[in-house]
Amino acid sequence: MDAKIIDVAAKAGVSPATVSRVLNQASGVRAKTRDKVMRAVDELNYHPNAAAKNLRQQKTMNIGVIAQDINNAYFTEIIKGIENMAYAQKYRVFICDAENQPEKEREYLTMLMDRTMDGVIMITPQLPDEEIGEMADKGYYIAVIGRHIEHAKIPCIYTDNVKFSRQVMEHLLACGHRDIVFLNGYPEAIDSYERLEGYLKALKDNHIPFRPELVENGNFNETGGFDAMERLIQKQIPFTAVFAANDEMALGVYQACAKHGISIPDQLAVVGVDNNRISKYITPSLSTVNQPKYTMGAIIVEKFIDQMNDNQFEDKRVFVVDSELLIRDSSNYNIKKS
Amino acid sequence: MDAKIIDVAAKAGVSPATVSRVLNQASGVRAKTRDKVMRAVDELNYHPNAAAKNLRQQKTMNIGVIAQDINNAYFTEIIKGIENMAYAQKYRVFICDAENQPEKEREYLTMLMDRTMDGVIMITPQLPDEEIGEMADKGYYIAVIGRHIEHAKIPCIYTDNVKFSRQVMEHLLACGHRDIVFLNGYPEAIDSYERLEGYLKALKDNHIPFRPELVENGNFNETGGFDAMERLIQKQIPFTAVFAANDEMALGVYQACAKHGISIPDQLAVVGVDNNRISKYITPSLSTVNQPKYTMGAIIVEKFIDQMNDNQFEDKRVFVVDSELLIRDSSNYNIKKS
DNA sequence: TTGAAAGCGCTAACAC
DNA sequence: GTGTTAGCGCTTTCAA
Repeated sequence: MDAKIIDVAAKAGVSPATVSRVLNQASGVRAKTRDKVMRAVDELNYHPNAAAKNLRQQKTMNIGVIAQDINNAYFTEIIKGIENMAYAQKYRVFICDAENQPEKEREYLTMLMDRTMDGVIMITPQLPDEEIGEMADKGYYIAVIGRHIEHAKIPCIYTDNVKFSRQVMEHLLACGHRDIVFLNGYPEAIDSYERLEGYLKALKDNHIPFRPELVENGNFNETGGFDAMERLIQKQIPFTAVFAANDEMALGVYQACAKHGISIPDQLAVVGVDNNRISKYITPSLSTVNQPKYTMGAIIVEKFIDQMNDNQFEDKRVFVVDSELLIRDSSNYNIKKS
Repeated sequence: MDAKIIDVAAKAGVSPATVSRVLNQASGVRAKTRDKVMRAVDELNYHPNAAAKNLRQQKTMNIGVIAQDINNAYFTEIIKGIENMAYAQKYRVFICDAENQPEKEREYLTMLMDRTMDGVIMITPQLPDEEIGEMADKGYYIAVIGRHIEHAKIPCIYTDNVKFSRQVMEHLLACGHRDIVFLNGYPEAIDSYERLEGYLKALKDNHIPFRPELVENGNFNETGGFDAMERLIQKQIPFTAVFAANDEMALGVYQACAKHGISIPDQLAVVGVDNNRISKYITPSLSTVNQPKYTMGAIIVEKFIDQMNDNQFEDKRVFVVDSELLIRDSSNYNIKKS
């Protein structure tokens, strides 16, 4: 149905090899020949068959991005950074939505085994380090965003969870809070672990005893945050602030507060993480931690493409970027010390 | 590096053809042979090379989705419907972000010409009907969501823009509004055109003269909505309600109102379209039109896959689904009639 | 039920 | 500067 290279060659009166040269290298061909070929290409509306090309060259110029959940703007913002940088380097980016399911991540990773993609960037905190490391051991190109993996072949970019977690805590402590809840994501996620670590360190630094009953899991989504908040209220332990490991869960906290008539920020301070778009619009506006998402995507894909080709920057594998605490209305309130 | 079919064949003591049979048809092979082959496949961790397979079979089992902007949950919600339905039918879905740029849509459409994808679903209102129709004429599989194209080969699913637009207007009129602004998207988009049509028809039905100065373009995004609202305020024409062609622009209206001290809904009623997640959380909550996004994605991909295979449902090409007006705080207020 | 072999459309090594 | 040709890894006739 479609024109093939041999048709173009016939029409231009040259060999297939010459057509290929014109289309790919552009050098080593006489200008006149080039023109003939290009004219034939246009007339036949020729597009090289990707499968044949990929098979022959053993590469695809495709990069896959496996995102934990494309409904969450945290991921889509990063993806835009990836997409634009990759595009400039002639790579195509294909986005895959894992919908929070590790099995789907694994399913999409088969794109590497069957060579549909030259490499895959994972923005997902669920699959264990070892599993990803094994893939890299087998020679597949993998990069990760938002986590750190100890493996010489895996580029990583992330913000220092422990660091910003402590910042959040210092802010809440400065407002006079002492009974601070930590609302965790699902415990398997590295983000959860590290943010909890920051929470604990901040308590320790300030000589405040850790009380395990102030920590709840909320699975990184809104209903999880709501349910966790309900459980906390049930427990009847007093607390004056909630540090949620992401904004989604903080939204759940807002819902629970609305239900129980708890007023934010004067009865309860709330801080989230991610700077979701909603966090700015909701009332009261939600204090949160902002990460340079677009930039993170752009940096890692640049490194990744380099690795898949010249590998000039072999020595630079791990990128830590700064985040920023945005203090908004949900926590901007000094309580009286007890 | 990776094992190929010939390696598996050698290890199992059979021919490549037999390995292929086992992996693909599963019938016409003796159980014992099957087992031998499967064992070899596992031991070698064999994954068929997609490029070779695609080249030979002249198909990829890949479906591309070109979304106008993946930062907008309207699109990602639809995509989830597509993804899950396609996955159940052994198709892989790859998402492409056009970032509101028609050139990018065209760029991604080359996935069809080079046979990277068996078909492409477009969720984008920008590219003209004719352009998409021409592709279909050439034999490429294309489906569209959120618009209607008069072409026998292009499956469409959409909600009736004119209809819900009139509903919105009837609601505003019932609240006593007479000077109602219509905030349009970019004029090229079909959605813009049809929603405007609904606005006009509602005016006519109610014998209210159309005043062109009450219509502004906002390009479907927040800043566009903000700027349009600024222009309207500059004009010093009185109006008591804004019907924005989507929620993003309505958010821009909120920003402009905040800046100018205009209170919603008592000084100005606002209604959007899309039921963006933010619309529920913002204060006052935004009245809007909800579409069954997930279902729309699922329905169209099911039809699309059928079309690419048996084409059993050839006669059923156009799907119109119902939308729902959600009246929330931003417009739930009766003004005194003047 | 299984194997041999052609060929999908392209690129790259080699020859001229 | 250009042409010839082998071969990328797979599936699918056709023959046995």
